[in-house]
Amino acid sequence: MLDPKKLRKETSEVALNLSRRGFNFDQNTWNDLESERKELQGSNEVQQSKLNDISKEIGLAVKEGKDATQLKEQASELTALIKTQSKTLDDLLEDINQFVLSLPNLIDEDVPDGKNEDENLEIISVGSPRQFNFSPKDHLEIGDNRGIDMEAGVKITGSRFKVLKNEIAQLQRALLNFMLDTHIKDHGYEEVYVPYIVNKDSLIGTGQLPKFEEDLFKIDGESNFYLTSTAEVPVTNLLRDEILESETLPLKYVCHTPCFRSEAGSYGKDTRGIMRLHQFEKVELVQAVESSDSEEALEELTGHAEAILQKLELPYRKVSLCSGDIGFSAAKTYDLEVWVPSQDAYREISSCSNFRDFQARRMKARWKNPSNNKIELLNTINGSGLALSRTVLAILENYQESDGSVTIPDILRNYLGKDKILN
RNA sequence: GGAGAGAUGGCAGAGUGGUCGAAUGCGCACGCUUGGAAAGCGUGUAAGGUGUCAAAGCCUUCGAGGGUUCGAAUCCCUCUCUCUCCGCCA
Repeated sequence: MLDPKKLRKETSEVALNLSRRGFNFDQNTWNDLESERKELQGSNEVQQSKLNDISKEIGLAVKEGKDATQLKEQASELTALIKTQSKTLDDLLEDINQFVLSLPNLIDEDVPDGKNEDENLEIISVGSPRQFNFSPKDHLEIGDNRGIDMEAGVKITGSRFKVLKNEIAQLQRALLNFMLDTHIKDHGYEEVYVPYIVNKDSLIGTGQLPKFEEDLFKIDGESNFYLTSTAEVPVTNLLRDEILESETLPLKYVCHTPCFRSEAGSYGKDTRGIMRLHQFEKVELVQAVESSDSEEALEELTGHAEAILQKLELPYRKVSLCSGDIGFSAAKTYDLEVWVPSQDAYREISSCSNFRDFQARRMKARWKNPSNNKIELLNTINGSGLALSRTVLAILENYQESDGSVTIPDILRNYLGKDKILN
């Protein structure tokens, strides 16, 4: 959520910033809503104050045994007036709330301008795509009948679900442990285990609701339960309605969860294999820091995700998402894209964002600044470290051999207990 | 799933219709005291909104929503959550 004070005082600057995303901020609607709110709220508070005074007088009069009939009549009238006024005001406040909740975050100065993903800015590319002396297969050709069973997924549930078996299931588990261990031991994160079903308040807190309900799986019969689309939701909401002491910062959580996405609107996209599914595994990194530290924290956290790719010796590149491609809640985002030989392209495997105080304001995640004893909003940063299912895919494809086997990256060999699979 | 009890500030815990945003204790901050510390003493200490250079002031909030009343932490209704017992269960 954007700062309502900023929306009031710097309306045109906000509109200009949002327009970089291609978002049209309706200044007239906002100004109308606001001026009406101001007037109603002001007069309502005056009436309320009057009523409070009269009520006190009545209390005193009754205590002293005086007649308070006239005062009571006066108060009754006032109460009725306030009641109707409050109803109007409440409706208005709800409208304003919905309006503000539907505004995306402001983007940082250094976010490159651009319309869509084609205009994302490459920051660095690390490692170079392997030159195969045979024609490389895609991950499904490698894993089909040997551990990746798409048909079983369809039978059990439906399209865009998979079953992993044997060495490929083990590979995923080894990767999971490797990622968690690295973030805990090398990068100083605290592991958390959280519910995979989240409520509406949590989803509003991180920004998935109210605007993106169609991306989520909603649980039938439960009025406000949804399957989590990313660990970002349950983990960041640990901070909802909290006021943290400064000693606890920076707060660094790592969490593995399955992620459930309806993939509405992605029909026909990445339909083959395990690239884009309704359920996939992800290790998520979440940080909460004071506002002056969040830019640095994003760099650090992105580095932690990159470290996984580097240790796995997978070629990747880091891009800064352009203004037209950046997500609703983010002020700045780096995507990490791993090389996928079968597609001859880099594909997203991690997305790391600085949300500044956008999520924190929605969920009232605050900390107490000891330097001025003021309560301030936290800044939240999160990123995948990494998407597990796509990492499995990347390893299968990048490490495949001409005989159909797959070499295991050095760092994973102890975790898996093998240096080669599918041989 | 059945029966009962409960939800108050950072924590504990009073408060059953009026000056209660809320006693008291703990914690925390500052000051006094001390060679220094502890103890002791004193003062302060909820959040959000509005307002302001800053403040004062004003409004809202005692799990959430609704109702009764001039007035609700307190009475009534609905919901959520927690605890205890029973049942079931990994």
